[in-house]
Amino acid sequence: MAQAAPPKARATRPSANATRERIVVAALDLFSELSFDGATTREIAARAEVTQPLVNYHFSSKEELWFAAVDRIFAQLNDALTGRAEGLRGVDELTTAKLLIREFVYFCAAHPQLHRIITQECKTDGPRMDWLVEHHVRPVYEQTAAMLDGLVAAGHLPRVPTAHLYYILTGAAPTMFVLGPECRRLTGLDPRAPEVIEAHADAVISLLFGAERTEP
Amino acid sequence: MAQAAPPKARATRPSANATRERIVVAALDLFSELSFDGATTREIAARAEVTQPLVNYHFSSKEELWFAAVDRIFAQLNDALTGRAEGLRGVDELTTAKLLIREFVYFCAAHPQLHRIITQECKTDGPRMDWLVEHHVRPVYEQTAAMLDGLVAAGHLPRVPTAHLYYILTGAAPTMFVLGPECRRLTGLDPRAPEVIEAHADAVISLLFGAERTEP
DNA sequence: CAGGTTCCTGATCATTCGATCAGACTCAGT
DNA sequence: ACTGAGTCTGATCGAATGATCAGGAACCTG
Repeated sequence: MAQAAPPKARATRPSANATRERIVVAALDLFSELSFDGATTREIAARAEVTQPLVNYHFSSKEELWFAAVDRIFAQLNDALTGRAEGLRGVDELTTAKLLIREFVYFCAAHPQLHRIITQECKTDGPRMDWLVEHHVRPVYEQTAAMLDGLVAAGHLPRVPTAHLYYILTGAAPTMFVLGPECRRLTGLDPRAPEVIEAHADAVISLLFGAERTEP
Repeated sequence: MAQAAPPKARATRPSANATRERIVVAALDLFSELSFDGATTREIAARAEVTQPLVNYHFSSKEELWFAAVDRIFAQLNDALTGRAEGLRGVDELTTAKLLIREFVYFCAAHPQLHRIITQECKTDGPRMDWLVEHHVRPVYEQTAAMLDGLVAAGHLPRVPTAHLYYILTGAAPTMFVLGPECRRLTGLDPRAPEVIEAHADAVISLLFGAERTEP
């Protein structure tokens, strides 16, 4: 009665790495949008155009897939920011900071998944938060805090404790992009549009350091 | 073989409203921490100290319970802010704004559930986001935008488009409290401590309006 | 006291989830 | 041509979830 479906012809041998990558990309999107519990391995597999058991072939568990997805987005963040910082040796501190913050805003716009995942996992203590904070967030925090300390010491920022500056910056920069769909509906602005992203970078920088625009 | 457990004695007749309220409070906490999918009706019931079917007795579905929880937190927000605003008739615009923003920071600290839920639901289009934005967020946005417009027009804020100011404010104010557990571990600061909350309000206000402290 | 309503519980349903497993297909090495 | 490792799929498992249902206890009304 039950007729076996004919196996699909496969032109060439698949590349495991490419498939793994597709799964990680799909997982990052879905984890960040639907949360760890809300994203199902079936939906991740469907978006990656593979079958669900293949997810468990490449990753021993859903949690390990989540680790891989988070590793990926933080690697991209570090590429973007340390790459930018290295091109700025010798430039004065305030200019460097403004350019790095601008780059950070651009990154938040291009990769809202980063802060979506952080706000999902860092609300409650748990094994995933432990790993995320100690493995990825702390290094970012310490670098950022050092930069902010320098700016306060040089008088470029008001004398506000570093931790507050950090959470103000990491709240002000990404929120518009994290809540992209809400922003579109609420304000009519599309936070994916380049001119909106640039305006947001301008806004963050001018509120932190005093009014000043891209064109001096 | 199976022995029926003796029914628990119940001293007085329970109040349906009080039970409903306990369920809503538990649901708000768990929805905000674990997301809609991550929070189970059994866990909500356990925290409210009731049985799981009782949740479905008072609320026809999990989603309706979520609506009730969101209604509750927005009612608290409106109580806090409009109550504060009414005591400030006749006070000058800048002072009013500073006091309202301070009150907003206090509210974010006392009720991190608000922005936890917004960031969970407003990342993706869907029926819950539709309802949340049109029913609750839009009125808040329009009131806030009007205030911010006034501040820009009066020269108290840099000439930045309103939508950006809104997302900078609603990002900068609550993030430290939304990510409370992370903040404790990362910085050693406890964002539940009154002096930390006040320092954050000072920080947000001084970055928006220029350095100035509680004690002039 | 009789009948009805409100509030609540234990048992259980169908569904969906993450995970596992046997087997199939491709290809490199020999 | 044969073998074995690597990659992938359909079928299916146990566990957990949201929801339902029959029934029971407390209370009100007459």
